[in-house]
Amino acid sequence: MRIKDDFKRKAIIESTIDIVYEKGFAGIKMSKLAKQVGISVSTLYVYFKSKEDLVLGVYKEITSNISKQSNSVIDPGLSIKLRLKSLWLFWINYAVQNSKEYSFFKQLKQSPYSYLITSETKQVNQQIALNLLALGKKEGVIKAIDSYKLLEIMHAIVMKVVELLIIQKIELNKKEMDTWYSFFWDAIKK
Amino acid sequence: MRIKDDFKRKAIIESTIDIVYEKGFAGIKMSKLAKQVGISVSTLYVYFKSKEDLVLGVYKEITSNISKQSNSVIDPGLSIKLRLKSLWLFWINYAVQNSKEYSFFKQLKQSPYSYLITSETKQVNQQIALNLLALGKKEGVIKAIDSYKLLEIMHAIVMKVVELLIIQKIELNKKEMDTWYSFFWDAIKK
Amino acid sequence: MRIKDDFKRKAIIESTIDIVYEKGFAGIKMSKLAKQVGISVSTLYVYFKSKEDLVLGVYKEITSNISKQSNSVIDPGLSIKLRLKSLWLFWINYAVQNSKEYSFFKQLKQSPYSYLITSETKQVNQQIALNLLALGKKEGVIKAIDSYKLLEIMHAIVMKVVELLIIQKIELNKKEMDTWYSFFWDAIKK
Amino acid sequence: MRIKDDFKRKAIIESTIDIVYEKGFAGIKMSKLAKQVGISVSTLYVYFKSKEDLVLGVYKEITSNISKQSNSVIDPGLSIKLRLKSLWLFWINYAVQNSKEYSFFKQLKQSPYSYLITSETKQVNQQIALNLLALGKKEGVIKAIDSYKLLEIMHAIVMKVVELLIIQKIELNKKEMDTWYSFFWDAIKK
DNA sequence: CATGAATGAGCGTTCATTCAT
DNA sequence: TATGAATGAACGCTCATTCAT
Repeated sequence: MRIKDDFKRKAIIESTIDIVYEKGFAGIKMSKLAKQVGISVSTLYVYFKSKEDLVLGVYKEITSNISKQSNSVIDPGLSIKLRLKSLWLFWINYAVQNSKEYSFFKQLKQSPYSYLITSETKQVNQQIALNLLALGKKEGVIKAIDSYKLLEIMHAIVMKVVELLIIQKIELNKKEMDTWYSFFWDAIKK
Repeated sequence: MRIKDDFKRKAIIESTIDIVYEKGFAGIKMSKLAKQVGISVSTLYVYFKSKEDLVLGVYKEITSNISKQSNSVIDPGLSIKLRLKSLWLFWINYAVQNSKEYSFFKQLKQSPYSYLITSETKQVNQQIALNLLALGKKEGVIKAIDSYKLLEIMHAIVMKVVELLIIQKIELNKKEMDTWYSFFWDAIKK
Repeated sequence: MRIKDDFKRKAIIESTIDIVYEKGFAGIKMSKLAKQVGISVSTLYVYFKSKEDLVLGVYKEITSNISKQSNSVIDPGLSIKLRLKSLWLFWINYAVQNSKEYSFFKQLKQSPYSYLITSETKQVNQQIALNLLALGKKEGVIKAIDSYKLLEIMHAIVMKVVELLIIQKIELNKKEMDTWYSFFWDAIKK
Repeated sequence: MRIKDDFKRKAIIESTIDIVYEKGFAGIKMSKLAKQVGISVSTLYVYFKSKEDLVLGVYKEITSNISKQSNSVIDPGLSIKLRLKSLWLFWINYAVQNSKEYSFFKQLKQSPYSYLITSETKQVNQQIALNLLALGKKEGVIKAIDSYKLLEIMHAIVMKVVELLIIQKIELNKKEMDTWYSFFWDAIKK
């Protein structure tokens, strides 16, 4: 038998991300996608059993990649504030370096497929942040507010910074970046 | 005849905004829209010659409404910083009061119709802000940066505040609102 | 506006019946059907909003035709036995004269669309028989068994006779027909 | 090897019959069937070179089983009428005992695969009946009508009795069974 | 012999838009 | 102007069958 090509799966995901970047979620057409990847539609359905499954697959692929990388950037010797800053900078950096994946993420949230983002998949991806926030609350340096709310604020401001950097191509020097972070930190610190 | 016509046109626009608010841009179906308005599909095409034309029409309607209202809120006696803040607050207030129109706007940007937002239509809508920014630059209180760039920053931060208010339902007191504004002002002031 | 052509609707129904007669229910393909009728697929969907709706529509058309005709064949002056026989003969006659419609009916019952035959639609079609059976039970000439069960036996034997007549092309003389009927009557009479 | 092979073949046939019983002919999906049997699709194609071949195989399997069993139930000492009745009762009994196989048979006749039932395969299955009928004609107790026609009548009435027994769950006592048989016998006897 | 990957051909359905009155 | 009918061009998805190992 032929061996299922993981390369092919990757190529499908890649193409999907490209399409979303260029034409948005409404631009994902199974037949076009297949053609772009160089396979038949039916083969596409061998790898993803529906369009929904495809979108979910891409989403999971991206999140798992982020998780893998972000695990290693936090130095446990630092204070909560600085560890959170490391994660913050990692996220911004990731988004800038992987702007297409970031675009996919952002658009997914407002697409008809947003319901695919279950709290379950979220949790896996954001466990590191949640852990840090929980620790901060325990240590008494962070407000005793629901961690998910804190996380959303973090996300919101990160996304804004990223938007300034990517879309508006505004360059931020270290001091300005620090200002944005302190703005977030001041919002959540006790 | 005129009155009846304009009434129908308004009804179509209204319904379109409702649909986008409830089901997103992908939810705009010409036949469903016609049914909702209580006219036939063909009549819909009398008022808007295509779906694209409809979306553009709704967009222009909303922007013209904003312009009309925002003209009257600025007290010319104030400083540039405070006049800009009036506009800033007006925008935030408008978005919160007209969350459906705001939703239409936001979703349009990520829809396949985003290309309809030309710099031309933008200009009309944002003339007041541009005038204020130009004046500020002339008076030497605002950085000598391309006004459109300054405007985008203003927009970006306004939208973030609105998101916090509407979507995340975070309440902001006067001091917090001031902080957000000063954050913007500090970014553009000389 | 163009006037919706009832002739077209009839043509669709006709073609559907033909297809089922020649290829069975699995042979109904919306695109083939449209081509056969000489309309586009989308026009087909103007008349029937789904394949299921089409099948149901054909079913109702046939039953309503039968009902219309069968109403007038029963002479109220006759005994229950003979009135039932009139209906019996009418059914057999109808099936032989309209063998394609009969085929549709028969195949529908064993197709994946059999669930469309609700007791509601049944009732309308078979009211005359049910009335006669009820009357017979009241008069004490028919067994006090659930009318639907009696009806099913009637149907079953009618269908068998029809099968002999149509499919196996066996000719039955009056005496043989009488024998079949008496077989049924003996089964249900008190 | 042989044993294993035949076991698999039987399992495929078994599953096919089950599927048809539960979901009808349209429910036969090669991939689902393979999964149900616990083999791969390609292996399924090793045993049956096409779907058509599969259906034919199942059909032949069932008919050969009937033939094998029915050979032994006829006591040659009896009259033609009673020998035919033995066969008649055997068929009814077989259908009731093997309702899934009976269901397969019945549905095959109305499926797009009905053309597979050639007079050749029929003949094998019905040789015993044909022999009895031929003998009856020779002895002058049965009408000199084409044996196949006689056989079809026999089948038709058997199936109707079976339908009453299985589908409508009507219980028939010995006397009623005898009536049905005599009905058939009277139809063909000289 | 056994397998999972790959595919072409097709199906039911939708929808923006045009036609004819 | 107003309308409902009509349609072409897709789209998501399925499935029997073949390929390559």
